[in-house]
Amino acid sequence: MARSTNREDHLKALYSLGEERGGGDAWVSTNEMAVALGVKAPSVTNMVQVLQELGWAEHRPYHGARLTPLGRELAVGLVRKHRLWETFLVEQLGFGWEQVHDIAEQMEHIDCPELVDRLDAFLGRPKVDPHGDPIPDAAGNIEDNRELTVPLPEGFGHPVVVKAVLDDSHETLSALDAHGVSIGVSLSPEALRALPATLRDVLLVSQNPSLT
Amino acid sequence: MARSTNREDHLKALYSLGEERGGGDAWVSTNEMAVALGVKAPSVTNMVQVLQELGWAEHRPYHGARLTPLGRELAVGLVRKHRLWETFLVEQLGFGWEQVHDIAEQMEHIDCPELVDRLDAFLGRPKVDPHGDPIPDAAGNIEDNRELTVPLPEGFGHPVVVKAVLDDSHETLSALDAHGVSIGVSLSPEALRALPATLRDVLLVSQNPSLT
DNA sequence: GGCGAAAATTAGCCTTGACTAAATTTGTCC
DNA sequence: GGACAAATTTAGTCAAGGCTAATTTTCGCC
Repeated sequence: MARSTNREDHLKALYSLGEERGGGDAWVSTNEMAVALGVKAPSVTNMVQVLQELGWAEHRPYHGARLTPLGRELAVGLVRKHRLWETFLVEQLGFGWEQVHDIAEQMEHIDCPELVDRLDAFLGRPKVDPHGDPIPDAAGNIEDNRELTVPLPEGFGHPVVVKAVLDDSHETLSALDAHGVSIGVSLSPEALRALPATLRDVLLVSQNPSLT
Repeated sequence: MARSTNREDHLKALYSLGEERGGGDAWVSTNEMAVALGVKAPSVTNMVQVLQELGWAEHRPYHGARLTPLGRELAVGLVRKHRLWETFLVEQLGFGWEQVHDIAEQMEHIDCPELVDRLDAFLGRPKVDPHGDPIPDAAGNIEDNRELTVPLPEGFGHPVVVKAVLDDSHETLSALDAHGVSIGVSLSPEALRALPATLRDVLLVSQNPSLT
């Protein structure tokens, strides 16, 4: 039994990739998971079978895996912990938003439900993490207010407000930082044109600066 | 390599038991470590040999193990992390002092030197943890102000101030709590006599209430 | 100084989770 | 509809770390 860190990592990868594909009950290939986790495909096949025995996932050989309701619930709990710790690291300890993903990756495996509740309360029950991603509440509900869209390639006609960043890698976030981009910042059409397309593509923005 | 959690646990057990025995360069038996860690003796022998290969400890077969200077440095770093997290959990999140040991046991393995520095600063560079144990500074120095003594069995002649508790187990701390004992509390001779001897024995107190 | 008990180590085995190499299945293209 | 490429799983290994059983060392006692 020991450290369930590995199982949790696979569970989270399955969840994340599933969300990228339409969310609901999308099938995710073991190969994709292997790439995401930095391991080889056979290792994932093994682990997916373990997840199936735990009742966390369903494995259809040669087709992929998908979460069970229980698995989804556990995965959302991990996402909640991850994003709460990221918020703590940035807001309380003063880390840069590009530094916290890897640290939170370690902290999310700490097992103590009361700790999560207290941390949530301590932070004032935040709705989004430092990258603009929604933080699930204790019941697992995710209030995703990002019905905002990526700016249309040609539509740089008026300013937009940055609401979220889809890629939390150190690299991307540092680059955005260098361009003065962070959550809540308003970007003019000129500023948008000055951004490399690869950076523009990870932004979710609000078209109307009036609605914060 | 993977999780070094195991190696770190053995390192810390070796350190703690060594401190109990005269500190400096005391030899600790593998059996003692096994009991402290909740594993069997042969497992400890294996791990101690690994620690030796890492340059963290010295193993003299059939006699025991002791830390190298490097091993001591790393162990003190773990103690520092453990006590800082305990302080955070009690002072910032409002946990009871009897709850935090097990959680900190998990948190101390998070690997990020900058996190430790920032946490220390965030907490105001505390000198002692919620149990009154000294928190090593970033350089590994331990300022132990507990030159205070356990009250002499017959000497309940005047009030004392509780400075530290030597046993951080949930059980002992809950019991002390039930008697209204916590760090900084002043205990009258009558209160001392009302305490079960087993609880009295884990207290370190200051004889002179005037020096806080 | 030797004997026996206690302690520690060695030997051999198990589980977890990763890997490579070798099958197997899927799905596409003609 | 068959063949082939790509994706996936199966088979067989390996390292980490734990355990039990058996062996070896130490040490106190006569």
